[in-house]
Amino acid sequence: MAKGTQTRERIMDIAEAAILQKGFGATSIEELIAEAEITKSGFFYHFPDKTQLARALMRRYLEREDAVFDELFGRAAELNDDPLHGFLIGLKLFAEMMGDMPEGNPGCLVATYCYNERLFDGDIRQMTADGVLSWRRRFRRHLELIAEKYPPREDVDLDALADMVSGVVEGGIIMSKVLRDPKVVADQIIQFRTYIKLLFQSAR
Amino acid sequence: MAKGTQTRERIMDIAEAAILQKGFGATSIEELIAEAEITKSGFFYHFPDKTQLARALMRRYLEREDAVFDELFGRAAELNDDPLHGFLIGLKLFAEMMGDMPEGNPGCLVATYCYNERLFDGDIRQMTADGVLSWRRRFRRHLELIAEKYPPREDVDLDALADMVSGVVEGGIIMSKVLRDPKVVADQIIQFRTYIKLLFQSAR
DNA sequence: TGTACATCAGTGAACGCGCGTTCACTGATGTAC
DNA sequence: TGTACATCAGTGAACGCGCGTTCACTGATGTAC
Repeated sequence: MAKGTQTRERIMDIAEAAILQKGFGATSIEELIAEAEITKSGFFYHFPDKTQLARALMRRYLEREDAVFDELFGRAAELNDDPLHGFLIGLKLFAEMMGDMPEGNPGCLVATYCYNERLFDGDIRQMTADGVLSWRRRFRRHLELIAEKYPPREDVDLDALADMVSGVVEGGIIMSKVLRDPKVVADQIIQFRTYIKLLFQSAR
Repeated sequence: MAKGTQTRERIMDIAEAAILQKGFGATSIEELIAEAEITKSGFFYHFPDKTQLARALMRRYLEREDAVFDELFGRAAELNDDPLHGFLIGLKLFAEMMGDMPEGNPGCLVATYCYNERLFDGDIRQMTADGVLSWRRRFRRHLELIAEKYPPREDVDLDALADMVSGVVEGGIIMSKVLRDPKVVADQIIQFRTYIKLLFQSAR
């Protein structure tokens, strides 16, 4: 990795952690460069202004999340190619991953940006919304395959059900952070998993 | 209401709305007094410093939430005194309330504070955690009554299930705000309601 | 009822610090011929 | 291989503005006697 790219990534790592703990507006360039050990002009060499940092962070975050989901549910599908059971395994792996963070989950950038909306232009807000919609499409695809094979036991809106994956995680992260207990978010995913089981599994 | 109290409440209303849109650190006293049409010293007459404003806001927010839940689930219990059906009605009323905000839900103060944690002292963080725990206890009481009468069809952790009410709402609000669609949070509550139905209703 | 004093709900001016941004510059590395 | 130039990855100093906080003050209302 080129030297410049390395510094840029380091700035972004520090910025992401800080923003998740204090919000975008309260995170100053000054503190970032102090931790990154560069000068302020060094920062402005990498980012034309603070907004561009926000943009770059969200872009990177969404790409990484996509990669994580691909990996997780890809691995699950390999373990069991039935759509329902593969999905249930994926959720279990996901819950394990979220519960296994010793420092607790650092938080979701989408959530902070949403509670900082007035600080951003339409561009960043659109990028964030597109990210959430891509999650909806991703999980809806899974759910459609499941519903085809296992008719749901209650009438259910598949978009809302797909959103519930992201929603339960966003909500769980907040509860986990507030209660300082990484287990909470994992438990929430497990609850959602039980819901999926009950919804699609035929009566015993 | 005394004149002072009135001004104080106005400052708090303006501050709460601003904080939910930009975070605590990015909300300046300057902008609050501009909108409230008082001087900066007027602000400091009501709040010794900015942290005290944060504290007062969270206290008021938690009290109001409690009142809303009391009212909502109290009304639901009057409509049907079976624990399960009363709870299901309460969730429906809750979903309707959340979906009926034409401007969209302004957000939850607990969520912003959680994503601003580094800005607050242990006192405020404790107050927030206590709030979330009181929600857990509140919904757990409902769920225990339900589980006594209707044995759950899957093994389930009642604390996690109780947390899911708050979690689904926190997550739903984020999705609603990001997607600019008040319906999303209502749908999430309805999904949770379906989960409760499936979990406690005996097989047909 | 009048007077003295206290409290309430602010005002106005000043403070020093940190913030985001700009600009002219520099030393190290890479590329063309 | 040497030389000239370009690009990369920054530095250092300065800017003006807005921020949270303090302090001495004031006019209106309330209370005691």
